Amino acid sequence: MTRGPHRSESSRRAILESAGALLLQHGWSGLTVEGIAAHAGVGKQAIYRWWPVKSGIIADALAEGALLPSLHETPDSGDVLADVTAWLVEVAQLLGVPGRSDLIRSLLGAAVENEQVAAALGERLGAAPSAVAGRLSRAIESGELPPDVPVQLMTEALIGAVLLRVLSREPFEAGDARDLAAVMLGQRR
Amino acid sequence: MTRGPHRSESSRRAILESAGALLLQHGWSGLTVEGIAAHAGVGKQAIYRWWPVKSGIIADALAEGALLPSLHETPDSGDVLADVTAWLVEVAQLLGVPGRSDLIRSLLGAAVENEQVAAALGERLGAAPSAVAGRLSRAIESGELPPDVPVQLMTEALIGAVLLRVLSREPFEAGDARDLAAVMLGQRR
DNA sequence: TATACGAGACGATACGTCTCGTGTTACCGT
DNA sequence: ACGGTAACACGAGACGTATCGTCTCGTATA
Repeated sequence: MTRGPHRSESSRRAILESAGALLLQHGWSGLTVEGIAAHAGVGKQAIYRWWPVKSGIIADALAEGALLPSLHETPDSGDVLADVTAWLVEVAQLLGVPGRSDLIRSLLGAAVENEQVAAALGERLGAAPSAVAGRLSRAIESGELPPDVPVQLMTEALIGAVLLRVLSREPFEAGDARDLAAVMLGQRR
Repeated sequence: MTRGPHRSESSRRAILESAGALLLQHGWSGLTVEGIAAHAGVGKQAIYRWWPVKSGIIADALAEGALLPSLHETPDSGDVLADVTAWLVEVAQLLGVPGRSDLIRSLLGAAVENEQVAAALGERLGAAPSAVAGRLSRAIESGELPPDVPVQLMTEALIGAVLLRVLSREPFEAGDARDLAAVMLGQRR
């Protein structure tokens, strides 16, 4: 162990939370290190010491759940179509909250610059084993889906469709969720 | 018409082309108005006069085809699966060119800030009537696909899957193209 | 004569590095 | 066991650089 004081946990949390709040307020292009430092009551060096790249702050905040609420576990009722539909409807509700769409768009901006943000965002939106990706894998194991269904591509298509809506500033509603699930899985039961 | 000189077409083109070259070189976050002006041999005011927002330059460059080559018209062989597969394979080849992936990622960064960039990007990648979206519509008209297939969502899922790969810095190969087309249309003929 | 042009000066803002003085904490000698 | 001390993170902010967006020139063109 090295001598001297160690990383301050309270500063770390204040930085992550301030970054989240300011990202929501000003968007990715309006997010400044000086702004985060001031809002968190922290010296700039305390940020640059631990995050050489600004987008790394967002990656950490995202990974710790300080930006987006967790989706529920994707249910496993034995009916993939119903389960994926339920999951997509929950995503649609998530996007229905005012400002959420803008936040996710800002996260996309950060993801463009930082691969880890992209990974954390994908994880949180559906690539996690507890989300769609996992549900689809289980459907193959149980024989509900044929084994040659490319789970990763299917997951990417689902999340990608949603993100494209976010990017184009059009709503993604519950009806879209049902249509999308049906078109991806409907003929396959 | 007002008196005096009018907008210089040569400056306009030099600005759009410089913006494209510098976007490719330095990415969206590294693109500066001063850099564009210097590269184009143009005063800054000539840029700010016509593009109050930087991302607007990218939107125009994209719409004029100065950034991405046009895809071929999606063929209409009477076999939707084959045609969509061919189109996706061409997209995969487009992404195979070195630096193309980075360019598209930069465009995504601009799209986050500017709705018109998002629209132009979607248009150029598949939402145009001459691309997949159009081919799917025609498949419904000809009875090749049932009329309740949501063309827009399907197009978004296809493009979205590709863009998610770009975002996560993973390759999108011809094999993925075939799998994706099959999973979206395979059981539906 | 009205207006766009290239050039660049200007103050403002954010960058990333650095240097303070202060406080905290593991280690080491007694 | 315990106190000293050396190493290091902390908040604050000064610093030079880069880019922003506005503005003001003098020139050129319709």
